[in-house]
Amino acid sequence: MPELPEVETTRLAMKHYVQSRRIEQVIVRDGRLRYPIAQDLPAVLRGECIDDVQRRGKYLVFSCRSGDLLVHLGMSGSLRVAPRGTAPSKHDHVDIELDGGHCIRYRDPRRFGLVLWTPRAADHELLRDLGPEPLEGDFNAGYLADRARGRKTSIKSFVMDSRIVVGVGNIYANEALFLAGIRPTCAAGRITKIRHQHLVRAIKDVLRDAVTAGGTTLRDFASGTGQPGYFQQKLHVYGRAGQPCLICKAEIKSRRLGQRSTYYCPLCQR
DNA sequence: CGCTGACCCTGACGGC
DNA sequence: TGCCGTCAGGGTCAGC
Repeated sequence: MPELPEVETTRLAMKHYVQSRRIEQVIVRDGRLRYPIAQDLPAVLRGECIDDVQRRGKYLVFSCRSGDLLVHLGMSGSLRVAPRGTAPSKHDHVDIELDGGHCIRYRDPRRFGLVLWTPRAADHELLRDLGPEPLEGDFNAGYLADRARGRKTSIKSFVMDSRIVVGVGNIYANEALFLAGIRPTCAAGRITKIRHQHLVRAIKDVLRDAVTAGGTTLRDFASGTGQPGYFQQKLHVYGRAGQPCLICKAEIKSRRLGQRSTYYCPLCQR
């Protein structure tokens, strides 16, 4: 489900409700996630005060007084703020009950996500080898061209690699490559410097626009308050196989690349 | 080291 | 109505 814009949308909603709140109780209904939830998580979290909610790539970090709660939403995860006492539905695996009457509810049908406590999220091995944030200045054409040198993998798989740059998932990789006019199958190492510039700009533009739109709602994404995103109305190629290109009217093609559905315009992208 | 494909899990959808 | 195959926004790992 969530790429950077959806995680950022979730972060903003969480921050509004949870900042400076104290955790009164944690209920784990099903801890069988990507890594099983630690047995002592409820005891460890009880009494902690949430100082801030940050994001690193697609990870959410709830920074507390004596450590960080690290959350990843995987493919199908979501966080909602609900009034305490609301009946949980299927796949609502964790409730974090706060003072003030709200609770953070973690839902994840496919259970590819994770919820774990760590002393300092920034030092955790899951975050240690991540690439730069796409909306920061250190993600630029010089950096990307440098990392791409000699690489034979497709440019699409390359920009979806979180060691290269974080937060760019399948939807936005497809969209950014369209905006940059680059065929997804191009070898990363054979992209010219000027095209790296176009690609960096396209990634930043598409992610910023999607954050502004509140993310993309394809099936069930909703922000922490239940609002859907609206970026799906702006998609140029993702999910549009067989339909005309919005720019040149050519038929949008699709194929599989690195196990992921890939969409492109055969005329606009070379 | 870099690349490919299998795998983790549940649910939705289309075809028959 | 039900059964079956396919696909889904993420990431890890083994094997070559």
